[in-house]
Amino acid sequence: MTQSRTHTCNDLRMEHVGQKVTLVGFYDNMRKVSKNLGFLILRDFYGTTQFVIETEEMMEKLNGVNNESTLSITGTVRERSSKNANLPTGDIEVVPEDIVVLGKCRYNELPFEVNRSKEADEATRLKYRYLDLRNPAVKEKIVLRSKIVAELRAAMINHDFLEITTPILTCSSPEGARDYLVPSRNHPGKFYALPQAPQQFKQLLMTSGFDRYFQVAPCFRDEDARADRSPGEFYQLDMEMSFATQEDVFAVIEDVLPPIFAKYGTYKTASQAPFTRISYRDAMETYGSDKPDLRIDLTLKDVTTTFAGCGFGPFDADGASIEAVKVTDFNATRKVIDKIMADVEIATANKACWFKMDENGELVGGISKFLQEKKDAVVAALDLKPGDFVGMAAGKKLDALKTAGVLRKLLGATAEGHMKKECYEFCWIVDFPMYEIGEESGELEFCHNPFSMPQGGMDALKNENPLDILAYQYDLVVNGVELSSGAVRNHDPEIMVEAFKMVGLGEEDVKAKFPAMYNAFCYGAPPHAGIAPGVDRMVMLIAGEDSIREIIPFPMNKTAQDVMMGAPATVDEKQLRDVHIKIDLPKEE
RNA sequence: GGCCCAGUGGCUCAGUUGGUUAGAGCGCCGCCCUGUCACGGCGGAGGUCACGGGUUCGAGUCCCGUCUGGGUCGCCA
Repeated sequence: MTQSRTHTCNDLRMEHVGQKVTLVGFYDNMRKVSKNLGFLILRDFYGTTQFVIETEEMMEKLNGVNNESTLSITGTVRERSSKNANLPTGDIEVVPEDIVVLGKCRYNELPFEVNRSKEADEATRLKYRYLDLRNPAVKEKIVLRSKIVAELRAAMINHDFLEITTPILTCSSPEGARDYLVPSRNHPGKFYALPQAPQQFKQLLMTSGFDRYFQVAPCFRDEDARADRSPGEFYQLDMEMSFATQEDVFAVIEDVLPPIFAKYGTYKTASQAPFTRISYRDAMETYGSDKPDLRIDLTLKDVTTTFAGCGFGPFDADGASIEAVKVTDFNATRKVIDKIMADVEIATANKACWFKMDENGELVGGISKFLQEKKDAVVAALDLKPGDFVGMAAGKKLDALKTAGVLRKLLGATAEGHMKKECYEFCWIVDFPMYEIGEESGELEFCHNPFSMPQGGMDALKNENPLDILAYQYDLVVNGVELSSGAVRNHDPEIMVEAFKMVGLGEEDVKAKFPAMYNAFCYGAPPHAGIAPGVDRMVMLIAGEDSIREIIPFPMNKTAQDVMMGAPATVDEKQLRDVHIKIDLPKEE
């Protein structure tokens, strides 16, 4: 570079008029008005600045220079004769005296137009992510992510949490996802695993006496992607507190998250402390979901006793529960209603149905013909008024609840006036069951994390029906999205062994699965609790993006490939020998 | 692994009931244009209609299969 820059492309204003400046950046665009008049736009990280090319000599220097090349331009700042009020630098322009090409863009045709890259095919964007990121609208989200992470760090440190890094090469942790494995060179046949979460390490830190730990922790899970779930790797704001209760954890999160959501979010308001607390059971009964969207004011009602025996097949099935969602003043067209019912069926593999009360007080539409005989009971049970719409689902209790839960969300999003917009509604789902009957095994299994402390401790484990035992296990939910699970951990080896006995495992299993943690707890562990909100999810919600890839600097595609770098890739034979690996693939036909 | 959607110049898309030479906008190239800012005007280049098979006189269009990408269920405690 002949001359280092004196200003960025977002710096120059009227006060700089007359100054000689040097700017560097990317050749964004040139509007060429004649042989010796053109307006060149230079773009850097900070903004854009217009240069006016008004001599053939300067025009000559740009001959054959493609867009997106990097340039250094020295010239004099001048007031524009026609200003652009939409641009921060729109009052001025720079008259160049020298133009130096710093990095030539060899292609005059790019895989996509940088300033419109968001419209391009996603595979292409990912392959040329470095070009995609030149687009200010794309880059912006990465900048936002950085700011959010910085604020999260600052807030945690402000709450006396210490950021401590934990190993990336470790053992498989006992979460349920598939591990990424790393073969060991020094220990033939053995493998490291990348951590699914720093779960055990943070609990060991508590046992080591660190009072409050946090980390913006990379987590690795070999599971399939979703629009809101990155495959392979993601980040959590992982935290743990010693001598802490569930409420202590809640207090920290309620203090740390809402201001950041409100400050940077597309919505400018967020729940204040304390967040609504809803038991798992109530959440299912009331909202048909363990991650209810509280922006929607609709609730479920069990109307089994009223509607059973009305002659509508699904309602009369043996052991069927019937759930209803009433929507007041709902006047969607038949087409919209049908679409909602179809969407519910796609999402839940269970049919939903409906009826409404017309302005004359008659039950009409959908399944109304089955209800005429019971009309009075139906109207009373749901307190129906003219204009009310009722969406319904039936089936086994849990199926009916889940189906009605999806119905609730869709109706809330469609109906006028039943969903608060422009806000982040947080809530805690608490009192998850400790155990459940596994769907496949038919046996008692841990419902969530085996490390969670059962409510009532040893006494509950010994004396209560296992299915009635609740855990100090909680989820953080915002706008219907699960941000995190957390728990008060089971720090007592005796209670831990007892908890495992319930699912047919013994002390030896506990020792075998979590040797370090079990042993550590035997030396006197502090009660501790924690949580780990997903950073990517939070940034996505705050940024208002529907795809998690928009807020990850270098995302992988759906099948966990980095199409830019070409990962995963084959490696040299020698590398394989070093780590004692033989490839054994099925022969291709 | 199941299901759904998509694949047509560099990018975004249109393409009728199966019918002549596959179109448009943006981008690119050339010429013109002295105040543009999504500059404008004129002209031009650029296509294995994802791939393979089938039906048909004739397939971008219909059928079957494959591949690729996305969404979703499973999975992710």
